[in-house]
Amino acid sequence: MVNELKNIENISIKNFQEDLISWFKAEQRDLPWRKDQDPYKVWVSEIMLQQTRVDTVIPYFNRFIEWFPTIEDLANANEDKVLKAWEGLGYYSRVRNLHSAVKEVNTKYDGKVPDTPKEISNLKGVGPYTAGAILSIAYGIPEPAVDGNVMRVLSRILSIWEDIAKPSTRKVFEEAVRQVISHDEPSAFNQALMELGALICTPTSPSCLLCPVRDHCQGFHEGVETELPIKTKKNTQRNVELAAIIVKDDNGKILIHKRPENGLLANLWELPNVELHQPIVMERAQIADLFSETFDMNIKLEKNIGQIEHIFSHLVWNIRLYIGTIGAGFSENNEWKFITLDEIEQHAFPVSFHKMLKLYKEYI
DNA sequence: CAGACGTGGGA
DNA sequence: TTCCCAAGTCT
Repeated sequence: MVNELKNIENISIKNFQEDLISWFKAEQRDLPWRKDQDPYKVWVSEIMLQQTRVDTVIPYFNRFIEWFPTIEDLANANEDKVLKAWEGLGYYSRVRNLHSAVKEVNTKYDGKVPDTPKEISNLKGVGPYTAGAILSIAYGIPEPAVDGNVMRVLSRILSIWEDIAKPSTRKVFEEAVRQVISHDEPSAFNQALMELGALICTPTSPSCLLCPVRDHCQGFHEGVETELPIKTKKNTQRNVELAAIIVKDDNGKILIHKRPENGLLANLWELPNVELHQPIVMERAQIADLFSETFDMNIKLEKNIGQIEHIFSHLVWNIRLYIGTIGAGFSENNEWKFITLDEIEQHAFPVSFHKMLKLYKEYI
């Protein structure tokens, strides 16, 4: 046994499983993805829930299943519509990977989500957590599904002082789960661990007095439950200055641009924009030149109508918004087109776009 | 491994 | 206001 897990000897695994699972059966939340164990729906929910709160996911999940009820429906859908279903959820590569993997399942596995660790882990966007979650929840296979909740809960119960911010730490917790998971009810067990983390064993001020497994908790026993888990923090945010432009054609349509297929906000649409490299303070004419050089178009800025800030996990965008015009000779293509305000509904945009659109609507 | 990759909410 | 997230994965 790994040394970090020596405290497993201190708990009665059978009693721990029973206390945890019976609590889960009595207290679990009524969530839309718990209505059945359709592997596809479990899959969709697990992807949506990555780094995203349950309350945020619920309406997205319901609409997504409404739009794409089955593997086949999603496999045959256009990417623009799929991205639109994800608009506002963030981490957009999740849904592009899901779309790609669902297509693979539809053809290679005849529309049935595979049920082996090897096959399911090879699907795009399915890492160790999601693989374990689908295998246990949809198929009842006793595989670990170690997320942030599980690491927090088990670090307290087993008094594990490894830094959960380190990628290599996950395997310590996977080994812990393998040793304590219920083989009779792996689905309930894994979900119970996460549910406990969400409802009772919360990051700050856990409700130990309400905890169904307090008697098994080494951390509580030692009075160190609020010191765990150990998690080193790292947050370096870069500031990026941008200028974006609203260009209208003769019919009042606005010009939009499709972002590259890789990287930040991949394949989403945006307002034409350029980065203003600091510390140079740029005049309107200079910015216009920058636009013209960057996009090989003749752009003029007429008026600044404000600016917005948009915060990502790893950088901050400060965007000045301009009204402007484009010279003759411009023609639409796959990346550039004019759309009406109504047609915004048919394209997926990042939240920063909607912030700027609001500014524009206040201006006109 | 470290950094990229979104967003809205709570303390 | 500022920080830290919340059911991670990819490169």
